[in-house]
Amino acid sequence: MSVSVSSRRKIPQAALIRLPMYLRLLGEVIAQGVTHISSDQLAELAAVNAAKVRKDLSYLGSYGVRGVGYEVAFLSYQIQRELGVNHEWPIVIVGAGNLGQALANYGGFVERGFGLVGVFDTDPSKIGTHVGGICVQHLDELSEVVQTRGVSIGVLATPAATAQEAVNRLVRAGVGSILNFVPIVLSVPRGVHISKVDLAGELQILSYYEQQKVNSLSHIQATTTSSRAVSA
Amino acid sequence: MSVSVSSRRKIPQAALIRLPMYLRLLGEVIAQGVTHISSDQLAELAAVNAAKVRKDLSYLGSYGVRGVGYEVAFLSYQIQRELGVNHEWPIVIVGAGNLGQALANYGGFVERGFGLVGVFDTDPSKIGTHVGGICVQHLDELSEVVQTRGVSIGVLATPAATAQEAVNRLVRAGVGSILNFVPIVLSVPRGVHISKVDLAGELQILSYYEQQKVNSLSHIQATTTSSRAVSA
DNA sequence: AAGACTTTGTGAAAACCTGCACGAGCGCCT
DNA sequence: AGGCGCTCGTGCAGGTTTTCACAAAGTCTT
Repeated sequence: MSVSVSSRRKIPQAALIRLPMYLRLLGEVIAQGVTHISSDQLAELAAVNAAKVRKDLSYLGSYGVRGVGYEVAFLSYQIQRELGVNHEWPIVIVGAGNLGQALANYGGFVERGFGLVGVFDTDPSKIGTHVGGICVQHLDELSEVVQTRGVSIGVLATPAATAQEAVNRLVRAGVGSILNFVPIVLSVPRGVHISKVDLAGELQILSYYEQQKVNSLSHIQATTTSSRAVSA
Repeated sequence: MSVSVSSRRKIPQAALIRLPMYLRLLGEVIAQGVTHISSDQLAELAAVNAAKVRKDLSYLGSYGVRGVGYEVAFLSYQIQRELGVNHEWPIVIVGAGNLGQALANYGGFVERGFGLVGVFDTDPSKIGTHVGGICVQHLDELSEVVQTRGVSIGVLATPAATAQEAVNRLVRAGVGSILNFVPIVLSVPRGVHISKVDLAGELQILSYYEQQKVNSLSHIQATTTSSRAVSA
């Protein structure tokens, strides 16, 4: 019924998250000259279950060959196409503070096809300075850059107080997806995607696990030193 | 049976991830002078379902009052205690490149009780420089700093090629949890927790959503211009 | 003090995700 | 050509997460 090649099947969130990892691993094995790989081998590299790998890849289509495995270059291309990373995506960064500057200088983005075409701030002392090879512009210029360069992905790294306003501007300018480094809950219209990275939050989760270790140790000590203690 | 106050119940992963968000929101409403909050109100702030909020909080204990809601300061403290963030955690950063430096300068960590006590690298040109108020030391010094300062959480921001070796050193030094910014799959012994942040991967996921939008548009065009097309 | 109102905590249903197990298809060897 | 061995794709069972719905338990008003 449908003409479009991809996009007929929607990939489950959980599987989608793993595709970038598979893609990177495939790139590595390609560099090693490997031409074919089995789900078992890929699963080992990704440290996940082999059935999960097969199921994840099956959402893209039946690109494996029974008895053989997957043709690495072909599979890599299919994942790229599904993710839409077989072409460049221009991105902008809003907020030229510590984090914004670092992200601008971070080579990992451009390396994966996300070329930085603008860095924006409202602080006059930042505007005109260069970060990541880009001249910091005033936020008022955002809309024009987004439209002329066809930007649909933005990175948010402002202070918390101005983040929502910055998002509003991004959305109004036409950005459809936002990578948010600001630890607040943003509100966006339907259809705009937000991916959140909460750096301190990640540490707090790790803190929980470490605290659990401490608690279980003191628990052992408590029970051995005073086993008559009454529970709450 | 048990003496230890917390740690009896293990919090499901999905709920754990949301606790830092609740904690931050509670801090904000405390600052506004609010003393009590209902699950409905907190749910609205967090942009999640109210039942989810209640269930998440119920893993900590029954700290709400029916008909009233939760006492904000008390709830905040209970979350802090459960996460283990009611006291300081010293952290180290391994890798003083772009990302490592930015993370060292990032105020969000220390603001939430994660004090930076060491930055390490192997590049002689980096050693001795100061980032985030800390003098960069050689990786060989890692073990001593970890042990004398009682560090159990490490942040990994090295180049991919040296990341596994750096992790091995962190683990050997006694670090029990690692926040990994390096886009490779690390192998660690049982009991060591890894939390992964893949910046480029996040963008690739957003790219997928944007690509879907593009596909669905071109799909409409394709079906309207040539509805006789045969499906594959 | 009783009834009306509010909000929690949780059982149960629904949705989603993972992992096993195995049929089906493919290449290779004889 | 036929059988054997390998590996994919997937049905199904088990597990986790989300959401609904409501009894229980509190406050507030009269």
